[in-house]
Amino acid sequence: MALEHAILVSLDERSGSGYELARRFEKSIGFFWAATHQQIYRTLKRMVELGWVTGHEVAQDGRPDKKVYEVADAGRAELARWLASPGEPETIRHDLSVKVRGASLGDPAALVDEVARHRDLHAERLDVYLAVEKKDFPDPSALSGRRLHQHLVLRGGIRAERALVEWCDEVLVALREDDRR
Amino acid sequence: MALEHAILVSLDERSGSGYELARRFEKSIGFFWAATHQQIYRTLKRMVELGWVTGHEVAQDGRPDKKVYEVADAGRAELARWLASPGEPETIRHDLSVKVRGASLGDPAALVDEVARHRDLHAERLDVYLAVEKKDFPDPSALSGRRLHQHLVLRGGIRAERALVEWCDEVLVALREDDRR
DNA sequence: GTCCGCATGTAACTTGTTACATGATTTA
DNA sequence: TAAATCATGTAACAAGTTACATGCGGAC
Repeated sequence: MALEHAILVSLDERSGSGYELARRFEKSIGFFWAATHQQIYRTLKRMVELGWVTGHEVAQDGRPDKKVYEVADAGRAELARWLASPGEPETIRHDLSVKVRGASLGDPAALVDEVARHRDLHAERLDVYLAVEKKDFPDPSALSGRRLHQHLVLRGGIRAERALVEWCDEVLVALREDDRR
Repeated sequence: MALEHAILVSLDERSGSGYELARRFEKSIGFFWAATHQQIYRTLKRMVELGWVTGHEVAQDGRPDKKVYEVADAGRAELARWLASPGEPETIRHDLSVKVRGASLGDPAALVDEVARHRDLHAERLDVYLAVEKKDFPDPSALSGRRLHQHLVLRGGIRAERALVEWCDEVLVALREDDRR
C-alpha cells in the first residue's frame, strides 16, 4: 500500500491537517496518487496508532480547529524502508481501452464522442502540467534534491498525458475512417 | 465498474470458462485490465444472476469439467449502454512516482536501482507488445472492425510503455547526475 | 513421486467509493 | 439568503488482494 507513503512524502514536504492533505491530493500529489478526504482521515488515524505521524490540535479564529500532523521518526524510517523495497509496476485498469476493444458492440458515433471527450480532458491536464512546469521550474537543468524530484514526477505526468492525447487522436482518426466505409 | 464489461467484451470475442478468462486476463485483455481468478469467478457468478451471461457445464475427458459462459442478450444490451455512457479518466496511482518524489528521504542508490528495475520491466513489456503487433497485425492500414479495435488498444499499450521507459531513462540520468554532486 | 497445468471455489482482510452528518464563517 | 470554503468525521457498501482448499492427469 502506498497511500500511507504518499501521505508521509507530502507531510515531510510540509506538515498539515487532513483537510489540507485532501486538497493537496486534488492537485500536486494527486497528479500521481488519487485519494479522497475519507481515505485520508481514516489512514491518518491508523498512522497515528502506528506511531508514524504525530497530530496536535491547533485552534484558529474564525475557522474550525484543525489537527496538524507531522512525520515522526518511525514514519521516516518506514518511508526509507519502503523506498528501498522493490515494488510491482502498476496494475493497469483502463476503461477507455475496454470501450475501444468492445466498439463493435455499441453505437460507433457515441464511442467517437467518448474518445474525443477523453482526448480533451487529457489535453487540459497536459496544459495544466506544462503551465506548472513553466512557472515553477523555469530552469530545469539547475535543479537538485527535492526540487529536482518534484520536477521529475511532473515530467512523468507530462509524458503520460501527452501519450494519452496522441493515442486518442490515433483512435479518433482510425474510428472515423472505419465508419466512413 | 468495468470488470463486468471487460469480461463481456472478452466473452463476446470468444466464449470460455472462468479459468480461460483468467488466462486471458494474464495477457491480451490483461494488458489494459488486471483481474485475478477469484475476482473473475465471483463476478461471473453475479453476472449469471443479472442475466448478462449464461453458463453451462462441459464435460471433458482427461480434464476437470468446466463451465463455459456466453454473453446473453441482456449482457449485450448492458455493454451497449455502458459504451455510450461517459466515464471518468482513470484515477492515477503510481507508486514509482511517490518513491521518486520522496527520494530525499531514503538511500539514493537503492532508488536508482528500483527505477532501473522498472525501466527494464517496461522495456520487456514494450518488446512483447511490439512482437504481438508484428505477428498479429502486419498490415495495420488494412484493418477494420474488431481487428482494428484490438490493434488500437495494443497501440495504446505500446505508447504507454514507451512513455514509461523514456521517463525512467530521464529519471535515471537526472538522479545519477544529482548523486555525482 | 513431485511438480505443473487444468479447473473451481471459500474466507478473511484491506482498500476504495458513495452517501450522509454537522457547524461556523465568508463571499456573492 | 444562498452558496462556497474550512474542517472533521461515521456508516454502508463495492472492489481488490492474499491465503487456503481440493482433485485429476500428465510430464520429468
